[in-house]
Amino acid sequence: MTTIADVARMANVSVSTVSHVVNGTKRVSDGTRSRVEEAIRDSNFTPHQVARSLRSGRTRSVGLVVSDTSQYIFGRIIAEVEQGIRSAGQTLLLANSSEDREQEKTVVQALLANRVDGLIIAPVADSDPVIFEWCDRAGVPVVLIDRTPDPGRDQVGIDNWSTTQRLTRHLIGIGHTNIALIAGDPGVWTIHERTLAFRETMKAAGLRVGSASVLDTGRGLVDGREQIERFLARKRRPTAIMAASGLLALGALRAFRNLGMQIPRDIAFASFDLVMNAEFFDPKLTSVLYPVDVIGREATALLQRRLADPDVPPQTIQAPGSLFHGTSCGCPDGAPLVLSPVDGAPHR
Amino acid sequence: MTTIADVARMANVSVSTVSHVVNGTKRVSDGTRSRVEEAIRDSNFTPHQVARSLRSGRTRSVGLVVSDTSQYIFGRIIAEVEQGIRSAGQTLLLANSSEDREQEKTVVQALLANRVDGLIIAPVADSDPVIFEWCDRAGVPVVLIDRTPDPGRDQVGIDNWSTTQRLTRHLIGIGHTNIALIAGDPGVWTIHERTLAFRETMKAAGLRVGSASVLDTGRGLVDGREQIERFLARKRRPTAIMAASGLLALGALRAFRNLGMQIPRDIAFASFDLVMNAEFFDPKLTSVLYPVDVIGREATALLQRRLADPDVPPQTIQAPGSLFHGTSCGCPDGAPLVLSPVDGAPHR
DNA sequence: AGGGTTGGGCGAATCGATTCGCCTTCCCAG
DNA sequence: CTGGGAAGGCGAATCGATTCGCCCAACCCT
Repeated sequence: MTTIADVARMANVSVSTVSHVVNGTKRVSDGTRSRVEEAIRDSNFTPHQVARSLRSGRTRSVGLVVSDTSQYIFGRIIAEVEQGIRSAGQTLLLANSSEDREQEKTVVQALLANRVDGLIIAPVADSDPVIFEWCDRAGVPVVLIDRTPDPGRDQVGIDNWSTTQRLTRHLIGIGHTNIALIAGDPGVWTIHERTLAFRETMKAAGLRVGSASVLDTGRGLVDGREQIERFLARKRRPTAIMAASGLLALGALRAFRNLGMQIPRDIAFASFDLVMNAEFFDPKLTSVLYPVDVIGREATALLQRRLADPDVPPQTIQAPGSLFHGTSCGCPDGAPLVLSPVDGAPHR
Repeated sequence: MTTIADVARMANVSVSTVSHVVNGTKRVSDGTRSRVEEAIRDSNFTPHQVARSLRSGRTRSVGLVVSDTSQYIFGRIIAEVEQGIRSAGQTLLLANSSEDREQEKTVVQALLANRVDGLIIAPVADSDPVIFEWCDRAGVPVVLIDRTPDPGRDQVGIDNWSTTQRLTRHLIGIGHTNIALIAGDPGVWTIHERTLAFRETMKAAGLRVGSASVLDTGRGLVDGREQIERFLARKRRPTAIMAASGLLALGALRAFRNLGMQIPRDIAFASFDLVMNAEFFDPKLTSVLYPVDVIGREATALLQRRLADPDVPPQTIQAPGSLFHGTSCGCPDGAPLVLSPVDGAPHR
């Protein structure tokens, strides 16, 4: 590979002059500039990013850590973030934490060792706070995505309160009083918020949220099918069920099928997040559509802003999620969305 | 951040000794070693990857270029590759070529400027060969995935010939004689091979492959719905249709729905690649299951092998794909797969 | 005419590691 | 007693860029 010294020799100038031409850091006379540019073209010189990074202290790279690369929702987020990073002229380093506390620590350390300029993290359940200390100490800004537990940092996620409220109020509005939430892992922030919002909305409508109304499937990546089957086998089965994530929705659908239950005949169903190709399902899933595009875009925007000015106050963005009204909730195709009137005190 | 010099000072040894302790490149007495290790722990020193790369000429990073990050199949491949790269102690740089020749050139150049140790590329349709020249000149080994047009390089894809043959022979076996292939973009290598195999299998069975039997939807990422609708509107409509990719399958399903056609009542349908959540579709899709796991694993393995020994002969791996027998082809649920007898000369 | 300013370019230190050659001890065989 | 290794450690060059200070010549103004 040709180096900046080769170019300098070819153009009969000093190394520093070539550098100034390349970076536009100082005025260079037209004659010299064109000689240098010609030499660069002839030798097809590309600056050695590694050397450049070492000297300048900035790598023009951003690390992205997600908790499960193979989940549809994260795949979409990755695509959005990659696009943002690339168009900012930076490089994306991708790592998977596999929803595992220790692995998250490992990959964050690896990314810091690679001296990324910034990090975008979808933290795992019960994430070890030490990773943020590391970042702070290294002066590497962090943006949290999807899960937004810390108002002291830049973060962007979905507005769990209002989406949960709308989804719940719809089920109430069409007549259900015994509604259950398949919650998954309460250590996951989104799940946590959705569970709270669900309880509150039910209470505000004067409905009971018993111990049998929220299923905590515990840790890990499983879709929770077995637990859901056991849950459904209990007496006084709910008439409507909400799944608090896309993965859980698939688990629930598998459980229904296994138990020979039909939706919405035997039970009404609605879900959160994105379920890929849900339009081809039978019946079509009523669900909250996770705004992947907004979240990907805003995450990179927040990061760029902070890289430009480290002192800007931290910002939390709660992107609104839209509601897709399918037929799994029991409404006929194309029927208007019914929301129960708000009753009781507003939340917060 | 603490540097190797800080550690050296703390342990009262020279910089080179610390380096040897860290890398195990030379014997160090037990006493010195433990002093150095203690200093490293106390200062929680992490070697500066950038400096290390500059000096050693190797970055311990691998670039992955896919043609569309947001497609399910690539999402799965990304997950597999990330896992392989990470467990080899390397870092993954991800880039998206958006199925665009120019963008592919741009991102490859960016990755080379970052001095990746190796590249894994799913080349775009009609990829510019110059990118391989660049890699060769830079001494960066390349592994092609999914699309495997060049036997002179390491590459790993699906065995298009035998999977296409089996799928086609099944449709023939259950009685179809007028079968069409929705082929998509013939510039994509997988599509090219599948189309050839389709024609040959039909011919071997004594069936006609007319101009109306293969739909070339042309360039780009579209799912081809409009073209498929026009295609289906023509007279002498085929009784069975195969989609040559997952994206096209979704386009076809949308087209069928738009035209009010029911599967398999009005037309039999089968597909290639992975269609996410296809098990929940109605009817279940008969399709070739793309072996994402094998392809991801073998791609990283091939790359590691070549990094270890640049002179090993190039290898092409054609991973076998399995067939999922659903009901979209018209067979009842759980029925055995029927293959037409092979007639005529074997291919190649 | 002379001092100040400015434009254009050069040289060298620097970033943080790796690695090669050299030096000092120490041990042991001859 | 001494010469030759081996073990253990040190110093300095090096990777390829950035960037600061300095220098020279040209020009401007009074």
